[in-house]
Amino acid sequence: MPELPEVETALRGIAPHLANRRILRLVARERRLRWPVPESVDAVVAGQRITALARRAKYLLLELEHGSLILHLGMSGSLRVLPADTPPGPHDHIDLVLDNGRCLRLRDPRRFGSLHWAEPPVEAHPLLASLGPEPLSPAFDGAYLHRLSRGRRAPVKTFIMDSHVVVGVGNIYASEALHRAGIHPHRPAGRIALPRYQRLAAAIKTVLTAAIAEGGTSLRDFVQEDGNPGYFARALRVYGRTGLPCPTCGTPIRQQRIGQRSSFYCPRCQR
DNA sequence: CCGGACGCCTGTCGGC
DNA sequence: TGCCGACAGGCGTCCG
Repeated sequence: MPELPEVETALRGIAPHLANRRILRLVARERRLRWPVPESVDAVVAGQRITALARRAKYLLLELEHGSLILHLGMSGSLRVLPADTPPGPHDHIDLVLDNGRCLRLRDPRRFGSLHWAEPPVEAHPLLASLGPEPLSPAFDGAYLHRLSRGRRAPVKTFIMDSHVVVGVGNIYASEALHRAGIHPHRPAGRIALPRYQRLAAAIKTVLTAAIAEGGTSLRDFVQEDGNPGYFARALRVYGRTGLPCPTCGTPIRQQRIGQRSSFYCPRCQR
């Protein structure tokens, strides 16, 4: 489900409710997520105050007085802040019960999400240690993509979805950014020149920023912390629009599988 | 090192 | 109407 804009939306939604709150206890109704949630986490977080919330890639970081919780929403995860006595639904796996009568509740039907405990420094955690730059940071630009892609034969779409290259660009926004940059998703990454990478880096920043401003993209189960959907779906130009006219030139959008993921592009605008 | 395939899960949808 | 396969926003791991 969530790519960077959806995780950022979740962060902004929950942060005001969680900052400086104390965690009374962790309630795990289902520990078998992408990785099992160790029972030892319960005692470590109980009683700790949440000092800050942050995002790294598609991971949410809950920084506690000592150590951090790392939360990933996988394909179908979503977060709500609710009265702690709200009856849980069938896929409401984890609650963090707060000291104000509310809880942070993780719902994740497919259980591809995960929850980890990390001793400080959190950035040294194995899941975070080898990640590429944030796409909205100055370190990420066309020159960086151009330099890193030399000699790479993988399709450019696969390349920009590789979290070692740049984080947070998932299947929706990869297709959208490549359309805006006029680059065919199947083109080998190493055979794209610098000016086109400058366009691509700019397009990635633009589309992610716009999606964050709209509260993310709701296709199926993604909802914001308050239960409302994100509204970027109506701004999508190619994703999920097979056969519909390209908004730029009217040519029917094509769909093709690249790296086991559905990819959408305009055969006329994208070369 | 690189690139491609696979698996982890449940829900939904389209075709027959 | 019902069944069945394909597919869905991610990503670590394995294999060649």
